Amino acid sequence: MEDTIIAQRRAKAEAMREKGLHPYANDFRVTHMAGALHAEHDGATEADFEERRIDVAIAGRVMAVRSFGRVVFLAVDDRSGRIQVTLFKKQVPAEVWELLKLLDVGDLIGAEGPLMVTRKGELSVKAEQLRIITKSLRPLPEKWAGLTDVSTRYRQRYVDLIVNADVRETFRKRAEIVRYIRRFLDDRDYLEVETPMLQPIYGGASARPFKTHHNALDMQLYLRIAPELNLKRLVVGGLHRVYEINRCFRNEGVSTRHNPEFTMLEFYEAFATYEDLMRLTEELLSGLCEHLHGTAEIEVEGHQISFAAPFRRLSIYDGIVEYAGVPREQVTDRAALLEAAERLGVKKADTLPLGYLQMEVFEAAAEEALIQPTFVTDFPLEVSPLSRKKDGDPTLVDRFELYIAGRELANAFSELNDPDDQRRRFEAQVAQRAAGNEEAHPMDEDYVRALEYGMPPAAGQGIGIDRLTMLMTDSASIRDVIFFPLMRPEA
RNA sequence: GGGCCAUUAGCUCAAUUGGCAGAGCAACGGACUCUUAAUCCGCAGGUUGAAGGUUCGAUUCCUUCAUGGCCCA
Repeated sequence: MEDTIIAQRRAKAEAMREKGLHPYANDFRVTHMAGALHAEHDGATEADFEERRIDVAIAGRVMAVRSFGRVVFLAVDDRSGRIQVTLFKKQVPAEVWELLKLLDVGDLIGAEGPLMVTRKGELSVKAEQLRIITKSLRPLPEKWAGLTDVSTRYRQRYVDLIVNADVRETFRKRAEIVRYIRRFLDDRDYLEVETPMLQPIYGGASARPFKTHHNALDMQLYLRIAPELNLKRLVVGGLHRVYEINRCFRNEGVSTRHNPEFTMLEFYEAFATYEDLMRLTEELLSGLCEHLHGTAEIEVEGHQISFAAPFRRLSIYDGIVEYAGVPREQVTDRAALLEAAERLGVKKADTLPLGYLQMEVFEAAAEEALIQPTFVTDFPLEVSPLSRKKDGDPTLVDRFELYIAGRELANAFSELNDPDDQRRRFEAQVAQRAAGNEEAHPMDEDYVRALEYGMPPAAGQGIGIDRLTMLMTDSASIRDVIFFPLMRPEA
């Protein structure tokens, strides 16, 4: 029973105290990391170390104990990897040998001694001193099957990380992705900024917000659904290349690709168009994939995905023709679209304005089929209240979304910088809202005022960092790339 | 929101038609001087997710609830 095991281990901690040993000491100094020792000395022979003694002090968590009477092997994990510690009864002080009786798998230990190579050729630390630095009271999951229960893995991520090396690797890759993006944008003279997450008016995306309240000012605030409008205020202010990587919040359902809080990269560049951003995105993603995997082609959900530029371009209308089977001359025909929507199982289609209807049909028919990286372009005006109208067709905007492996990864457009047009777009959104669309934008007077000062022509893009990490680590659920995904309370 | 599935020892999983709730690992006791999931001997560990119902008898059948997964909307 678990309580029995915990009680036994507590008793061992108590036994340590009786010997004058602190079961939660913090005075051990590490000189070497497991990963570096392997990198430097794997392949060495015992004769090499007899010739040249190399003393090390390592510390980490005991993941396995293999005892042979007068020889004991410990598998010890530190942050860089695993190293074996070997103890010979004859060669350690008696009190160290006694201490092994109090040692459990899961304890954090410190070991000091020279490097050695076992008869089987494994690099080891031949311990001359061993300390239990932190006594672990709870048993780790079984060593071979490990921890697989997904609920426990997410709720007790610390255990998941201790026992599942691939989980540690996924999160290491996530950090590497963010680092790569920062370097990529910094190198192009972008400025990293931070803008408020608490906002009196939310905007920049179509979503329902979380509401909260500021006591001292007695005001309603929203957690941002996107940083977009503040970043463009900075572009107005002369920060012509800016980016932010941080959390956004959307009060929506939870699924394998949605978590209520998620991390988004948004970047804005003045004097650029959405077409420039397509090229930038191709460069960013192919470079990132090469950096992580050494190749621009990886497997995701069983598909070979190639990040080699150029990515496919597909307009919304072409997509509706190709995937929804609507004849080219009928892509703006309400009746034809409604027929397709019916066939594709879109609900409440008859209540939707034309642009929204086109998007529903496109998404229902095409989204899952877009496996290779595809820039979906030429969005309807109504669904794009912040995008610049297309020169030559004012019913469309200069916008794209990037789809990879059937998932939406990025959204970008040339920015609308005509303040009067922006005001009309907001007014149309407010009307949509009055008609029952809870995701429509509220009016933002200050944003219009900012545009009235003059925002340079610009283009901007948002990329979901969680989804990008899913893609680059072939993770099926967003919960596998977020340390602590939202869960209901334990029963 | 709807449908299906799962929940049994610390972990990973069994349990025949409704008939004494089991194994491996971990733990505990012991053997063992080179292991890599060490091996061997011994021993112990259970409110079968919760509540209720049917039954002589429920892990098993029924109802409700909780948590999670998959699919659909």
